[in-house]
Amino acid sequence: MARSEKKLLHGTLDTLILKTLTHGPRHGYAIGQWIESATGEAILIEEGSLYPALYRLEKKGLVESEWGLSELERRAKFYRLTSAGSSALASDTADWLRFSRAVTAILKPAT
Amino acid sequence: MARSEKKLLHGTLDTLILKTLTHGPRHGYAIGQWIESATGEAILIEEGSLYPALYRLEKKGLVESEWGLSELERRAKFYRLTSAGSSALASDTADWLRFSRAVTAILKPAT
DNA sequence: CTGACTACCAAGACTATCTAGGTATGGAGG
DNA sequence: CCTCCATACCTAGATAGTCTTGGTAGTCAG
Repeated sequence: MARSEKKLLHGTLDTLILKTLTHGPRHGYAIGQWIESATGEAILIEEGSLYPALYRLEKKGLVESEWGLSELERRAKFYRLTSAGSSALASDTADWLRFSRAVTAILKPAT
Repeated sequence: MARSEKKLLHGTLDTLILKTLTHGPRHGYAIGQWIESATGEAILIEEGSLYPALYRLEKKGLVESEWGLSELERRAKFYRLTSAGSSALASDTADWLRFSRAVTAILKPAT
């Protein structure tokens, strides 16, 4: 991820992961790839952030995992959203929108 | 600040402070008040975050400080933006807009 | 005289991210 | 064959920014 934006990710990675899983179960590596590509590489996910985030989410019961095989026939752990995860996503998304609107309004006042 | 949003502030507080100072020099306490009121209390700044952030900014040379008297005649340290601070603000603002647009696009896809 | 507000400061905890390493498999190119 | 790169996972420790909690001090209202 671009140097200057590393801190900004704080608190949003979990939400982005949950959102990714609304498109269906995915394995960890694919989640990272999806977020990077969906943001046009504006947000890059380090593996050292991604996997701990997944454990965190699983521990909180927001996702569930299961070993399987990737498209390329490699072992991979697939994650899917739980209903608690859906609720958390809805709430986190509302928080983000409120927060980002507030910050943007200050940084870029009505022109 | 609302519990759920605490982490989101990560990395944006410095930028918000710099932005506040573009409206003229202000003392620390007033900076916090201004941000809270400007966001309609959507963002609340804890003093334990605010003052360390100001030291950080001063140490980096992005703001300069000077003791003076507040509107209520109390001793207060006034901060003003340096030219390095202005540059940093411009760059941080661009980073924020890019980042927030990317996140919002994912969380709230084109409807 | 107590509480609330202004205005500052500091120590330590917390926690999410990053850095930098590692394992293992499989395909492509030399 | 052998090396490189991509896939796919994992972990320990460093870093850094925020929070919690506590404090100082003066002023004003009730």
